[in-house]
Amino acid sequence: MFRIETPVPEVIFMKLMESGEMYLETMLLLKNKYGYVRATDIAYEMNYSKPSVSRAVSILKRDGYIINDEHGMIILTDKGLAIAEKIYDRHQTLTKYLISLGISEETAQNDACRIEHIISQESFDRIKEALKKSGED
Amino acid sequence: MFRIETPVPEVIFMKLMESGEMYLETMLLLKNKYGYVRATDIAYEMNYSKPSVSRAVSILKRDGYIINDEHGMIILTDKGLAIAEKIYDRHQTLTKYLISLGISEETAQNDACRIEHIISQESFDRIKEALKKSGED
DNA sequence: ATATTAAGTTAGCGTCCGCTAACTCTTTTG
DNA sequence: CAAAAGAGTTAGCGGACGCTAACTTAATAT
Repeated sequence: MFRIETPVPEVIFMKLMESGEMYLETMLLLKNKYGYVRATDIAYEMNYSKPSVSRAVSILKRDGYIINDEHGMIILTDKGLAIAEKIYDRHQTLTKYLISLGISEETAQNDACRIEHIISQESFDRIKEALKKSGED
Repeated sequence: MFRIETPVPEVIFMKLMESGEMYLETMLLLKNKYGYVRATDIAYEMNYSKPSVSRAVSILKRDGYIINDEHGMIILTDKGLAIAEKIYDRHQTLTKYLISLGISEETAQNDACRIEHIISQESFDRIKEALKKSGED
C-alpha cells in the first residue's frame, strides 16, 4: 500500500480580489452599525442580489476570512478583520484627502471607494502623510 | 410583405471598459513612438498574448474606436483618439502628482496606470489644479 | 525557389463576478 | 394554525478578459 501524496496543497495562496475586499469592508461597516453581520444586510447595503452575496460569503468562508458564530451570524476572522480595517482606513483617509483638495463629499466617497483597492502601500502612506500635514496648519 | 423592425438597435451604447482604455492608450503611445500601430507591438508592449490583442482589436474596431488603413495598420478614429488622449493625459498628470507627493517614479507610474481609469472627472480636475499650483512655487 | 520567421486569426479554456429563477427553512402574523 | 414574509441556498446564465494550441498568410533569408 502506498500513501499517495495529494498534489493539492493545504493552502492555496488566494489573492483577495477587489470584490472580496469590498465585501469584507461592508461587513465591518455593518458590524459597527448593527453589532452583527447578516448576508441579507450585505446584499441591501451593496445593492447586490442575495445569491451573489451567498456565493461571496461561501468563498470568503472557504478562504478563512470569515466564520459563522453559533447563531449563523458572520464573524470576521483576524485575517478578514485585518483586511477590512485596512480598506476601511484607506477609504476614510482617501475620502478626507480628496475633500481637502476641494472635491465634493459624494464624489470623494465614490472615488475613494475605487482607489482604496488599487493604490500601493507606498502611495497611500505618502497621501496619509500629506493629509496629516495639511491638517496641521 | 411586412418589414420586420429588428429589435436590435443600430448602435448599442457600449461603455468602454478599463481594458479597452488601456489598449487605446497603448496604441497612442506606439503611434508616438513608431509612427504606426501593429497588433504585435501592442502585445509586446502590454505583455499580452497575440490572441488577446487580436480579440481586443476586433472589439475596438467593431465599436468604432479604431479602423485599419490600407496597409492593415491600426488607426485611432476621432472617438478612439479622444479616449486615448484623455487617458494619456490622466496618466501623465497623475504620475507627476504622485511624484510630487514623494512617491517613487516606478510606483507613481503603476498607481497612475490604475487610477487613470477609475477616477472621476471632478477629482481629476482638482488634482490637475493642485499640481499646477504646487508647480508655481 | 524553398525554408524560416513573423503577423494575425480561430477555437476553445478558465476565472471573476454580476444576475434571475426557484427552492428550503424559519419566523412572524392574522 | 395556516399563510405570508424573510433569510439563505442551489443551479445555471452571461459577459469581460486573460490564456494556449494550432492554424493561415505574408515577408524575409538562404
